[in-house]
Amino acid sequence: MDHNDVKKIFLFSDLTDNEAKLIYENSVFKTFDKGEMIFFDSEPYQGFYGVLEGSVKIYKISKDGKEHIIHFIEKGNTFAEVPLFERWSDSRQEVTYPANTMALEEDTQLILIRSECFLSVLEKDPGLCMKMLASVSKRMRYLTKHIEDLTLKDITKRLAGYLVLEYNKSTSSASHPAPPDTIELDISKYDLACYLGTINETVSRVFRKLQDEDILHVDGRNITIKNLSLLKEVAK
Amino acid sequence: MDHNDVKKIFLFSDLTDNEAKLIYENSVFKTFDKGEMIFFDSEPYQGFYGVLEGSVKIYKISKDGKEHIIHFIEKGNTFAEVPLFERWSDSRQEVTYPANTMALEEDTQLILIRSECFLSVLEKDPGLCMKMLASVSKRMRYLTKHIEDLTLKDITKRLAGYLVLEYNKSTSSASHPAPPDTIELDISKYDLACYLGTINETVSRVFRKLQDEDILHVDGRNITIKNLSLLKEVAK
DNA sequence: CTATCCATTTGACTTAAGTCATACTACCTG
DNA sequence: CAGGTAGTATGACTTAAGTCAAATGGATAG
Repeated sequence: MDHNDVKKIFLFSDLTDNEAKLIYENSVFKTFDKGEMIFFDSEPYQGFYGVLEGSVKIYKISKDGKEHIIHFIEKGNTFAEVPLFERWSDSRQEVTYPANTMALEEDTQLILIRSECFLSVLEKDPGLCMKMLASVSKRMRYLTKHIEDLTLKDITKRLAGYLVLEYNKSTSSASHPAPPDTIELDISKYDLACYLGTINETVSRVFRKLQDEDILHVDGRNITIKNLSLLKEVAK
Repeated sequence: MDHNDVKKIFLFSDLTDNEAKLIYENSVFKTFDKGEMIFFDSEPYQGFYGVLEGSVKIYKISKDGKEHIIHFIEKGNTFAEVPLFERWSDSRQEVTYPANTMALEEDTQLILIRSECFLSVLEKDPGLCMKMLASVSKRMRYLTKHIEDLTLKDITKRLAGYLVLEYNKSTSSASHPAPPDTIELDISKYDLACYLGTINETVSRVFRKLQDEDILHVDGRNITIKNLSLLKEVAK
């Protein structure tokens, strides 16, 4: 672990060595087991995190235990930046984390960047500011789309849309030379349900329906897409 | 209209005169009628807007005509900043507005700030960058809460929550010296329904239910809260 | 004053998705 | 290899909210 690990976070890739060292020296590196909590909703704010290895889910839980996943955060990305700027704009305010976060994989490695240190770097580096704005904006666009899906689309459309996105991800990454039209879900079906704003049973039924319509074939976490254009049509 | 009008936008209140003049000279001021469109979903991006007078709604429409309101934006605030930074981070990208926007009041006055000019000011003013980050973060926190409400709460809770917030707004503003526990809805019940992720009829029925439970009294757009603590309890 | 219009309300009915109970499957672990 | 467990699937049923149709009521123009 040295200051070059800091630069593995996309947001920090353009930092000067001095900046990276400063952040490195003021940060905490932690490893989490699969299913381990990183922080809870309404816990006092410590700083924001970057994912060095593995992935996490950001989610809310209702009074009666219903869970909804807002984001999955993967390697290279940051999360929980929002309270940083809330505190900056009103330092009297006691800020808290906006949601719960849990590690999704074994040996998920995170870097915790402390607010004070980061703000001091940020205020002197307009380029970093702009990158931060770009990063936050990207997430806002994504949240808007999420809201749109949740309110204007039924669960079949939402699941189809999710699968199309995953399919695009897997074909654009170099891991599959000749894409065999099969995607492997990288989350459990429970998490998938929570992400789509529904429950296990409904996801199960929608998968079955799409299978009966010959659009895809489900074998555990392996989904074979038999009719991509129809799947895209369903998602609209 | 002069460069001091620019400073009426919260985000711009700390600008130097020179900065404000630069923005003033590169901006367009427009007045809209109630119900008039400001921009459509997927229209090519021109720049972001600030509300000088009146208010607007930001919303999405589904293929079959269902509407969902994502934000109401009021005097002093800005909207549609997201595409600005998407273009900044990838200038080849042809960016579009993420949603539809419509004026909600007669003589809604807006300022349209062009991307190029604003980015040039922003890159040289770290203070403005930080304010921008704070403003965008505030909206992100709000979007997260919106998602939480939509997925984890039924419509009764959502309506109750909305009313509690409106009540707090009206008592904190100086307009009512002795708050008579009455709030006046500043939007139509149709818009309220679209904001809560439901339809007219359902809002109507929930209002009736809350009235029958003696929690509030509805007289057109005037809502008298008869039992605030119970209303807060319902919202949880 | 009456006609028209729009927003809202109400009632009867339908439906998508949630709940509950049970069953199946694969996989660890002792 | 038996037995437990977590994840998933299926069926029967319930329910919250949406749809459709009709009534109400208030505002405004002629």
